[in-house]
Amino acid sequence: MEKYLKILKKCSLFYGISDDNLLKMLTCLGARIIGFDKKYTIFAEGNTAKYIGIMLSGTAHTVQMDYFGNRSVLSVIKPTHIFGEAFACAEAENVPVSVIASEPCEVMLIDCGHILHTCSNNCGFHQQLIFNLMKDLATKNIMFHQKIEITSKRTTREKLLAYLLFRAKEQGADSFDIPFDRQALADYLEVDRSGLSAEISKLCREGILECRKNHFEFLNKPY
Amino acid sequence: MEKYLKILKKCSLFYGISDDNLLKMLTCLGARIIGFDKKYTIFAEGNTAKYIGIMLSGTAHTVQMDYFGNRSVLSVIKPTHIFGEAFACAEAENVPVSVIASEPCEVMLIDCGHILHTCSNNCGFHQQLIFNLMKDLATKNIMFHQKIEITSKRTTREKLLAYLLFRAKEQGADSFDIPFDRQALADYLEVDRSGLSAEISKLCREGILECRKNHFEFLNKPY
DNA sequence: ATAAATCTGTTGAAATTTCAACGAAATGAG
DNA sequence: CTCATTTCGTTGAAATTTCAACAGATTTAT
Repeated sequence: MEKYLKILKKCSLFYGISDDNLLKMLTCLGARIIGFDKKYTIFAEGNTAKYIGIMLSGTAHTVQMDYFGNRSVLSVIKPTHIFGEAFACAEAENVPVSVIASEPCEVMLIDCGHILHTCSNNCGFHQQLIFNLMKDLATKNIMFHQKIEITSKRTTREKLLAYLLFRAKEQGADSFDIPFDRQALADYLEVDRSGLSAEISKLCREGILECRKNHFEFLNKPY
Repeated sequence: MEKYLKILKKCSLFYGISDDNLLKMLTCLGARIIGFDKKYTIFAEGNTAKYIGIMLSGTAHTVQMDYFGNRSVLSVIKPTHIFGEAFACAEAENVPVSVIASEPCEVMLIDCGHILHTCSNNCGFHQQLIFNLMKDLATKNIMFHQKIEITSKRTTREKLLAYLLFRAKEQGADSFDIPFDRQALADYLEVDRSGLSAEISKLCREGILECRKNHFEFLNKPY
């Protein structure tokens, strides 16, 4: 566990908790660590929500599939991020999304029941954990507002620009990377991949953007 | 305040709190009640998040506007519902949405700081309130998943059917009402209003649906 | 290093959405 | 009750997206 202390300390779930208390608490919470290869399913749609995941290394995506196999990407999960907490906290019967490793991952799993309900040792940090969970859920809520702001645009071009402008702002630079390949970006923006590729080329030809794989640069920011 | 006790007791924020404690707590939290006429703005986009709202009577919509005035409806707020809590809990500087009364409303406002930080009277219910807020935020998160599941469909017809099927399931009947007029439904589904009207007519002609204003009935459920 | 598999950009045709405009119906105000 | 306003359904044309197919590039596995 010590190996991951640095990552765990940055995890919002453990805000306000000292190092040695953190380690004790992890034992008390029955935390486990599991590794996943690329493309493996970390949480599967349809299961009961029980565990909160903490990403220790690697990246994963939250995805939703409909009847016809259309894929929608909801969010990106990077080291220090929590996932599955909304379903676990709401004690949902049926999780409507899957979490899929987009690179090899190491994940810490914690049974959410141990966080929400007092543990036998009464280790006294539940209140802080619950407060931290509340903050995290509020932040996730705002993230969804952002995603909806992006995908509510009506054209591929507008969605793409809205997305890229958010990422540029987030990274504080006109030159930045995105955590998606083309298909995943299309699934996040909820548009057709080939149409998305065409739009990227067009923006490059117009001198607004420069793009090499997952790296983008604004030459002329619109708006 | 007593007048609203019946509604407040059903509000998830006050779960697990007895009637007389509830009334005392409202005083301690500095709760205020304000009325709004139809179309009035309850919370305005761009302001700092400070208050949690509780709807006491009437209905409101959460809406987002982009540069060009395109409107997107995020959610419906009915009596007993909480709103604004995500921004207040995350202590957001700039709320990206407005809350607009879609009928005359009465709203209770509570300064969120009084919930998150211990009050001078130390009235001892903060832990319960924070737990309740966490549950509420987890539920809202799931609501957004649902909205995204609906709006990620690529055609007006699929979005409309997905939405109506959710509402039918929610109300446990093939005959049900929706809380939107045509324009608001279009803004929720993120489609063109006239195209939506056309699609509704088509579904009716095909014998799948029956519709009178905001009332819908499935005659033949697809899928 | 080589072969296989995956990812990406292009294309053109078909399907769908958006947009603007209009009249009819419903609602609200005085 | 009447007039003004808003909502709603319809239309046709223009713009955009989706779909399918393909070849070149890149990545992965052996």
